[in-house]
Amino acid sequence: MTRGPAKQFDTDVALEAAMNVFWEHGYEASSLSELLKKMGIGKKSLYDTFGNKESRFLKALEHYSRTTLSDLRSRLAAEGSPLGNLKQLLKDWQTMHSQPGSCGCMLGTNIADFNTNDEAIAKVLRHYLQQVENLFSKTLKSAQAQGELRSDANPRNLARLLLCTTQGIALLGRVMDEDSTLEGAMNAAILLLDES
Amino acid sequence: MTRGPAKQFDTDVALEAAMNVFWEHGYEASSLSELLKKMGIGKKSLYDTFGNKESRFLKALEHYSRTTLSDLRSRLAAEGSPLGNLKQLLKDWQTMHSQPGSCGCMLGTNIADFNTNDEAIAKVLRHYLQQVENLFSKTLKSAQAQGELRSDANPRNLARLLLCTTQGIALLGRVMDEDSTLEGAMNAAILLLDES
DNA sequence: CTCAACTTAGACCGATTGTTCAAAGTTTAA
DNA sequence: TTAAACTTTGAACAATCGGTCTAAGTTGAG
Repeated sequence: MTRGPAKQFDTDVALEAAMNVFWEHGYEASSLSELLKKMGIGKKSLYDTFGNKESRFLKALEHYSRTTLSDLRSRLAAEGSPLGNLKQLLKDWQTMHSQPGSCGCMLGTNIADFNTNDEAIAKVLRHYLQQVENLFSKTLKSAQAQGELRSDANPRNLARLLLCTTQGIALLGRVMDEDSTLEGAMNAAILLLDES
Repeated sequence: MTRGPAKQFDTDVALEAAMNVFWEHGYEASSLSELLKKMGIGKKSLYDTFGNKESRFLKALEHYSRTTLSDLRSRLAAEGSPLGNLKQLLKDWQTMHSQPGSCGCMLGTNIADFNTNDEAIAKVLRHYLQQVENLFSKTLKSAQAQGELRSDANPRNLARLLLCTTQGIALLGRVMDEDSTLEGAMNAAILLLDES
């Protein structure tokens, strides 16, 4: 079928490496040279397989979002209390982004980094944020149906608050050195869920 | 005293222009050429007056933080209900960052944009974030003392939650096109304050 | 008036950016 | 074996980056 030698690198491994670079530094600051070093492939291979910088970035962003969202989905769909699952997820999120060397959420970092009038990237970012909001909202509605949340609570708005808060926490984790700020914020958020 | 001709530009006006560039694009993406264009001065003047890029950025960041914090301070210290002042401030913050063309908070944008191991910039960012947290906390304590907040509420952690949430809102405002997400999030946050 | 102190505009620097392309090597179907 | 289809390496590209420096112009104290 196909002629010629097989690729000397694993496409998925290379994409994962590219994702990590864009995750750590954001779009603008991710230079070609660092990408090549971390991906361990040649210039031509990079352009043939992943296209130009924007195309590369979009592939990496898609990979990040796909894996992150699928992880979120499975954790929130786990058996037992929906609210309990959500609270554990939020706690783990805060712990993760409190660790030294944490570089935030790839979505949030690149919201700040990308050129605001690049509508192609904006669309993708919006799409994935929306999905997170929907996941939170759905979970909160389940919790409400099971009586874990007051009947007068507003799951949609609570989900929106959680979206903004988790993004803020991931962002601040990039620069904070002690985690008391993030921990306190998350405690207040979880207390809010307990009282809603 | 001083000999030679006076500067042909106003230092404060130029600094304001520089601040706007760093605010809109972040550190990395703020190029020398755009700075020169927006500031309306020559290269030599820029380097003589504001130093190299990091120095320029720190001056701009300081200017932003100083004016923003002083505005926050005066609004929260206004007569009347501390909680009322805070709620109005939060509402205005959301409205501001929901507007099309909003480019977020200069602090948050540059938390995502700066080189994470540049400790000099990290220190400054931490410092100003801490001041915002303290302002929120102090206001909430006043509210609690006046009976506007339950006695078992935790002002420090609520302040931390508000810090993360406001940063998240400003960040998402850079990419969201309809403001229902930000508005919903802020409504939930304000409801939380009302019930705490 | 003179000249030191200051300003300005803009040429110039090496390094790096993202990207393309030519040349050489490798594999497999025919 | 041969040749087409694929790979890889790395040279070369124009553009731009942040930063320096020279040369000319302007001002005001002495």
